[in-house]
Amino acid sequence: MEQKKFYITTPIYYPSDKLHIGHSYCTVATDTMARYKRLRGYDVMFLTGTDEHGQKIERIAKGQGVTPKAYTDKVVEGIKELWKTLHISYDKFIRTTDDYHIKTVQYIFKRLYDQGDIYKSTYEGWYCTPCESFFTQHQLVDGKCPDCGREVEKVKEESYFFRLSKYQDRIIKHMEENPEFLQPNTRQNEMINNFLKPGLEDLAVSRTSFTWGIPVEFDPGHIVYVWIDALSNYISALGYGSGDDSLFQKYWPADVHVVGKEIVRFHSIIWPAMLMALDLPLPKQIFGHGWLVINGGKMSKSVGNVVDPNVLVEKYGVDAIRYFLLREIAFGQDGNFSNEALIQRINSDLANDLGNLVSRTVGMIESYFAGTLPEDRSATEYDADLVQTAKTAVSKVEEAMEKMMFSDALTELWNLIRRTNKYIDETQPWILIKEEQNRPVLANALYHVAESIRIISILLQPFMPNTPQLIYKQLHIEEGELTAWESAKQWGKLPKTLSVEKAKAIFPRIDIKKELKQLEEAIQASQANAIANQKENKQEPPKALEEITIDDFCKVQLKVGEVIASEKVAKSKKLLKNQVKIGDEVRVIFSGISQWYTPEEMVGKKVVVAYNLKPRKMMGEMSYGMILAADDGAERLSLLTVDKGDMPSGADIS
RNA sequence: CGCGGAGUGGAGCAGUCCGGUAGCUCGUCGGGCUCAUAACCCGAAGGUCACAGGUUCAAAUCCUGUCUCCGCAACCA
Repeated sequence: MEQKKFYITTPIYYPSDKLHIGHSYCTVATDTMARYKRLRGYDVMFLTGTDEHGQKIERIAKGQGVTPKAYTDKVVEGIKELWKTLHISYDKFIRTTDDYHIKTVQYIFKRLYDQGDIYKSTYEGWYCTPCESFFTQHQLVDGKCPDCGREVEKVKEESYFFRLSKYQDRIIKHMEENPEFLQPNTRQNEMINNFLKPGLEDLAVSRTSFTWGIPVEFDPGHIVYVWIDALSNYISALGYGSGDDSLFQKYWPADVHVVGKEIVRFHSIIWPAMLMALDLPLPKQIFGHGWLVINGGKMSKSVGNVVDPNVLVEKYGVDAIRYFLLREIAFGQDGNFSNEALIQRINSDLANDLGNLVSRTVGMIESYFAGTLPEDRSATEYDADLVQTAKTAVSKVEEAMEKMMFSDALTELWNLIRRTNKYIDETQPWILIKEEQNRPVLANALYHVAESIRIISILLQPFMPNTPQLIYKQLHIEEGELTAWESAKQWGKLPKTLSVEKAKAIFPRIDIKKELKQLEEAIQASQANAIANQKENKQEPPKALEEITIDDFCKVQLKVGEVIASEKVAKSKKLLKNQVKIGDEVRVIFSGISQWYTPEEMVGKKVVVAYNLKPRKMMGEMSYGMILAADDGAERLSLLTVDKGDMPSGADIS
């Protein structure tokens, strides 16, 4: 019989920066699933990689004075290093700059064009010459530039379009008929209500505004835009459209694309439409996982709360980090990441429950039987329950893994660990050792514990790449028959005269207070480092350093204004709508400061206003001018006011 | 009325699709044990399941409405 195959992928990551713990989370989960399937006897193809084209990369590289390829080469090196650190067992790493990928993308593009699914048209829009910006019809305000309110000019940009709209109904039908297709289920409702039901528009799939990308073969001015370039990696990696597509024949369709919830839309709508157009089967499942949030907020570079996985791995080891990510957070939902929770988990689950179990067991076999169990046995009344719990645990873990519910799988596994600890207390080996005639009972009890630990280790294998081996070594288990997944279902595989050898603690307990402090410092150092690097790398045009003359400065007309009324703008997190009296005039000025100032506080304040600033539309209304404030970048903001409060509003500032 | 998610003992979550007197981990308190990484085992306290209506013999779970928080979008000159 042919071996069952399993094709699983991560997204291809955009190497505009170092990857953070969120990317690691996604990849670790995918890796765990891949390892699990391999253990279950599947022929697994596990794909990951990088999406390297586009304007952003082009710009960053330019800023650093290197070619885009040279830039991504360097970042990719770091990513591969990180995957190595996390023991990611990918079978293939695809880069969208790889030759074969480029050829496949060009092939797909040409084919879709030839069959009429891609057509050349114009991207109609509106251009505001002074602002140098494009706008869609939708963005215009009263038919005028949303930025400056001036007349806009209709322009046409040539672009290739994919007939996405054609596939809309088929996609809805597919989702409705295959509830497993998009997981978790709430995502499906979101997609159907938000995008599919309102109707899809054809998708612009080429650009002429940048050059770092895959050229459209038959029209060199055009670059294939991200959709086709990135999404097709899942089949180009298998040789689709190349001379040798044997891997494609073997593994496609994918069993699951693991993706973050922010890209579910592309994977559940655009990608299926592309595949339909190519007349290929759809992936069996898209799984949209949640995000790691930090103190309730999204992890983001600008807030500076990005967690570097390297720091954590260095401190606690890969297995602990992998365990934490998969245990703490229900896959598919958002979950909190905090140092405290991490250390908590390590101490209670890994050190206390698991590590200590191994340690006490091996310790007892060593001191009671000089490291080797004798043959004579005598059962206890507690045996049956332990054996039963172990059996149940295996099937419960399997059940959870099939649904990619990693957290549930680990919970089941830890039930067995706790049950085993309890078994030790029930049988009380330290009492048994006191009477010579109890030796067969004692040997039986310790054997049961050891056998349970063997099963636990097997079940741990998908999650932890190192720990099972450390345990096998202490129990003198050779990897092979005794460590095969199926053998976890058979009680009593360990040799009767088991011998052991104590080693150092597999998960040392952590002093939580001391550690939190150190960790805080380490992470801050790493973030500071990252920010410093970013700054170095940026080398933006020296805008701030450019000298201006007094004449330039005088172009800005600053005046004192008194806030006479202020209110929050509904639906906006940041905006306050202020009525500002400037001399005899009262102006409406919006200001993005509601996180720092309440409307009540604002009233009566004498603020500094940029008076002759071009009026601008904000949240549907015009704002005439700007209130000046000092801003440290993220944390704090302070309005500029006049030192002597009795300065009249309308006073000039120079 | 832009879209979506969430509100369950001190903390973090499960349970909600397929109604049937609320479950897990951590923490707290009490006890046991001493082989072990101040660990392990047992027990207890603690929840009107955001709020208000409705359906039902019965609602955390279904329906309607309200409030709060988060994300997307928008926006922050």
